[in-house]
Amino acid sequence: MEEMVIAPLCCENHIDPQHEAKARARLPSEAEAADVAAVFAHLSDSTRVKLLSMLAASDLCVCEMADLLGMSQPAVSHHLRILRQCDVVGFRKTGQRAVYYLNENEIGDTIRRLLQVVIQREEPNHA
Amino acid sequence: MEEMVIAPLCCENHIDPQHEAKARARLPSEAEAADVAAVFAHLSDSTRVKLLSMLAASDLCVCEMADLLGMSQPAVSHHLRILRQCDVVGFRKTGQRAVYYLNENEIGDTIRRLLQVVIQREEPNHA
DNA sequence: CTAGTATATAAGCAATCACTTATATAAAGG
DNA sequence: CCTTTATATAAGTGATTGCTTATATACTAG
Repeated sequence: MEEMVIAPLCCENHIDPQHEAKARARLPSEAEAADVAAVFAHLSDSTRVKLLSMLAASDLCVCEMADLLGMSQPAVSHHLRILRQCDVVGFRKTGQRAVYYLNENEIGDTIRRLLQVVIQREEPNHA
Repeated sequence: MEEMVIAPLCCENHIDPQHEAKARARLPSEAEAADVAAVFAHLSDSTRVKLLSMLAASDLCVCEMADLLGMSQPAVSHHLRILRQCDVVGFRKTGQRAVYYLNENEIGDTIRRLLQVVIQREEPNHA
């Protein structure tokens, strides 16, 4: 008897059509939003924030990172594998070691810029 | 009994002590890293990227967002509650509606800057 | 009042995640 | 060869997450 109305009724009478037009113009597609979200996801974990902050300053081998973070080696390798698969970091083998670095590509540069936005500069009064 | 040695041996003979010093200087504390990670977590989901991108352009009521995103109202409310609890967004009641906005505070400004970084990096690929 | 609309909350579920322990691979040295 | 070291991978686990359906609350109109 009654028909199913999908569209919410409130949107038939907008508060301000101009506002909705502006919002729609800024609405990313699912693919674009997913790409953006993936970049932020790399920095959405405190361990990866530490890893990428350090790698932004210097290349490091796995055991150095595990030592500096006080974490197990497999845990660090776990995160590095994720970042490797997304082309955020790369590594070179020197002897038994794997020296990781933040890639010099678009996503690496984006990570650097994002960290600059949120990382607070530390005061120089620390000796 | 022999004692357990936690520190990896490889770190007793660093590749380059200067590199490790630079990395240690950039290593955030757990609290700092967790705070930074929390900010990025807000943008680590495609739905929230869309929501915050639109809210950065215009205030919107819940049903407008649900309509523009093609999502259920509870799903949108779910994300808005998370963002509200972290002081990223706020809302005002006008009649039956709840009009949400991106807060004019430090975290809101940070979100705006972060979105600018990734939006301008996304453009050239889809030319 | 009652009915309808807009939003919030609750409970539950499937998927993902970060980390663990255990093991595998690979390089270097005896 | 065998052992040690550095790293990678596998399997399992507890916690979290994004969304669903169902329900509760609050406002408005008649």
